[in-house]
Amino acid sequence: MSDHTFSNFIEEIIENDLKGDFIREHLRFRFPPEPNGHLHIGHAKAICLNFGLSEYYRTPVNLRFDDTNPAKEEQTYVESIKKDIQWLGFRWNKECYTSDYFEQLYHWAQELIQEGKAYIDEQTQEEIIAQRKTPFESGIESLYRERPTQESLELFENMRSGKFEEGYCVLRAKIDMKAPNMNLRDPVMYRILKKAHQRTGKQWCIYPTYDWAHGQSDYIEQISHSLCSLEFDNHRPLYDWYLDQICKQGRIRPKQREFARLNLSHTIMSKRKLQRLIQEKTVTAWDDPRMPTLSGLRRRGYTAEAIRNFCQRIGIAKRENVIEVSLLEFSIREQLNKITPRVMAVLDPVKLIIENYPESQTEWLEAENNPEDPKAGARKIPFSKILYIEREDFMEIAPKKFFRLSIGSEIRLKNAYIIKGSGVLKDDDGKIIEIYAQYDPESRSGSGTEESLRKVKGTLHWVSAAHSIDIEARLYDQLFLVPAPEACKEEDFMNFMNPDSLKIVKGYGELSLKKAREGERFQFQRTGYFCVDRESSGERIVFNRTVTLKDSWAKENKNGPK
RNA sequence: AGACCCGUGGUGUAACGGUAGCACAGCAGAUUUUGGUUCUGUUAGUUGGGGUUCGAAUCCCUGCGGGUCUACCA
Repeated sequence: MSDHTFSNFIEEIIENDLKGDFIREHLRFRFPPEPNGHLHIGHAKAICLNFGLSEYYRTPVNLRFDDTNPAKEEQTYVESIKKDIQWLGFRWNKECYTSDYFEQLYHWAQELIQEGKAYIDEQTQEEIIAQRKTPFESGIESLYRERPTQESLELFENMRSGKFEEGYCVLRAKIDMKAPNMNLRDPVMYRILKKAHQRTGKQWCIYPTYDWAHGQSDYIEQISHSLCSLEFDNHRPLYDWYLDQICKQGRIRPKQREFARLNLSHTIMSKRKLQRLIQEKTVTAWDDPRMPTLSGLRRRGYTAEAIRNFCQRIGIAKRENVIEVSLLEFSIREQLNKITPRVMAVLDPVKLIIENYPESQTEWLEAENNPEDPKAGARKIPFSKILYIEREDFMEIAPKKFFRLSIGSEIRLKNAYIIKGSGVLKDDDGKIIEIYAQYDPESRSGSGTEESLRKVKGTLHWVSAAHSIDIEARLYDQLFLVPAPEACKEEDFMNFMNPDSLKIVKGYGELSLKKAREGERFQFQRTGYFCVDRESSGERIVFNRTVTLKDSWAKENKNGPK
């Protein structure tokens, strides 16, 4: 409990309840996804809130699938949702389904009819909508509104037994057609849907609406605090009205409270729009590493811990927000810096030939695995005459702030020798195909010689050509060019796509990478954090770039006159 | 047009009538065999106007701005 640092208005509400006659043991939370899509980082915010509260107060949290619409929901989503929550590191108390309460809900509905608080409306959907009018004027009452309760009761039974076609009638709560809040203008409680349900099969042909089901499910499960996003704010009076009808003395009455959902810059969160990215093949799948889905982030190399830290940092409040991706990136770098082994890999290779190094010699040099973690130990890496270095790490004539290789300048090859650039070989187009350098045999890293201690302009990563493995690196960048692609309502969000959200390059990795397995994470020194993708094959390991290292040189280049 | 919700640096988020703080981003410097990490410093904020008060980001009034609501979706 003591390491709990966040504090927000939700917690404050709970603390205030606890100061009254509400006891800690009665605290209970729930996470209520609809099984109609995959979880994304926005859901992670809600998950961390509810499960976090549950951990803090040592009280149960239920996972409840809100499965009231068989037309949209599927069992596969249930599995995917459970997997993602577990991956995030949370455990629910009970796995619940709104469909488990269908019978109870039905009985409560019958009671409401009996009390004259609900009625069967036989008008068409169009008529009902028209009568509700707009928020700026009063609605009109249905001509079925005052029908005898017995008639409604029978009709309701017939609805259930399948005597009517879809859309023939609905059960409506009798509240107030003049209410400024549209949700109170006799909302629909049940509609006929002749679809088999993924769990109840053909048992039902009428299904409760969200409003009629949600608060009641909370009540059945004795959820104390039902937390949802801001757009349900207008539903709260209805939530409370329904609860007023069924709540019994001595039982916990759930309390709905609303917080702002997460918006992340340079991406989108809407399930429908995410779906469109897949349909239009802008991305490959739900778990494409560019997707803000939990499966996408996982495949990209994000850790659950980093996502949880992120959710902690963004806080909980009621105002609309757009969190900059840089905060997410900070969270993952923070962790990866601590845990990933460092390796060398060259992603845009050019040959570097050490002219004065013996032709057939190979030296095995010691390399530290992780300077942030002494326990990570060291490994041996092969050094030889022909190497690969990054094309951008060389310039024939360099500006003074270029701390890399150029003709006549000295730099260090990481974990190896100090070299001095001596020449280049170009093809007919003037493109450099080989770089030549001289090494100082006395300057070997870690040898302790005076030469090895010399200060040089910079340090480059490299790979021995004869001892390297082929790798494919998938370099991901933000999906959208603008911070809030959904903000502009006139323009299709697809127009803001970043055409370079994925770049695939072929490069060379150091030998030790040969045994890298799916999901394993590395820091490619000076380049970024990478994670082995499941599409790796025997010939070529595929690495997803989780995030780049911070690169103040690239930044300066972009800003500078060039 | 109506009801409800919300306005604190660039972005988030604290401060609950008593010094406007924290994180990310930015900038500058130190350290560094990763232009990484780490460390230090720094720029930058209470939506406008009234009121109440010794004292207001906080309470009241009012303007302005943003969001939600006119599904038999959730």
